Amino acid sequence: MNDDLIKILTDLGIQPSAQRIAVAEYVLHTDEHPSADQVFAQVGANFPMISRATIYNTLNLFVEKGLLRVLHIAEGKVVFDPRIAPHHHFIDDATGAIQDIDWHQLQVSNLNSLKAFEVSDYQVILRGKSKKE
Amino acid sequence: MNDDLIKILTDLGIQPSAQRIAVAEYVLHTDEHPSADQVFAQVGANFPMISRATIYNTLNLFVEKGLLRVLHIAEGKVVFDPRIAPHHHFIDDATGAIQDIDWHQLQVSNLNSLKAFEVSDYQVILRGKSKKE
DNA sequence: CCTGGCATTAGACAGATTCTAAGTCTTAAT
DNA sequence: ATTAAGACTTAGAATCTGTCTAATGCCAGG
Repeated sequence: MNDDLIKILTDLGIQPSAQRIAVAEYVLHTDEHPSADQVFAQVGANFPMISRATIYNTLNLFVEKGLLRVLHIAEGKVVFDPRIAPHHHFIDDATGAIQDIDWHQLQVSNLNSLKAFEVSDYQVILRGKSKKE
Repeated sequence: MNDDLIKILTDLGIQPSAQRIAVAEYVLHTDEHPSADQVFAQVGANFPMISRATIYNTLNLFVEKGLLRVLHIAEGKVVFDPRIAPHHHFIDDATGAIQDIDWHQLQVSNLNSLKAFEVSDYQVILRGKSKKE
């Protein structure tokens, strides 16, 4: 299964070092939207000598290469999203947890009325509380 | 006209100190979405001995009392929005400038399909570039 | 095996925001 | 007016997120 990761990285032109594989392993297999610090904590648990700078370097490299997307929607920090395809986000006001909402579940209409802007990207940000299931 | 500001503040239960009036005067009369630092710079121009902490205290107080809304959509900093009524936002990717988009200009449909969430608030965030006019 | 270049590291640095401790101003009661 | 209590402001320290730097490590190609 690390072979898969190595292939993913090399296909994107990323040299697969041990640290990068460890970051990819965590980040690509989580449903959360982790911040750099969360990645540091999680990856560091299995890889104790990894440096904070490497986490940042690696995450930024992954974003640059299109493996991750960066979100500026949370309070106070940047979070990373392994889902590259467009989708919406729901933010739990109480916990700050971010959840994905499928692109096709919501429709935004009348976008072409925005004469003054060239829109390259959009999403709906919802806030509220998650119902217990 | 400061009388108006004083009334606005006192009506919200905010004691109208000179510093708070100065902040309100700037923040409520701008079309921008200023960061705390911009507020500090602008207000400080006419009120040189104001402290950064007071700016933060005052802005946070205004948010708490419902006079301002806080936006976590820009890169690296928090910005404040004097428009309390719901509306959408467009972010210019090149400059980071934020522009308001009227609530009624866009419609989001199918919100009631979100069974797992109690949505208290939502907005569309658009990115791209502003066309020159 | 060298060597060059990329990756990693620890720590310094920077910017944004909050905290702290002290001082100052208001307010309301005297 | 006086004053005490509480609210407000201040400067600077502290914290947190993120970037930069300089030194070191590691690996592939010759």
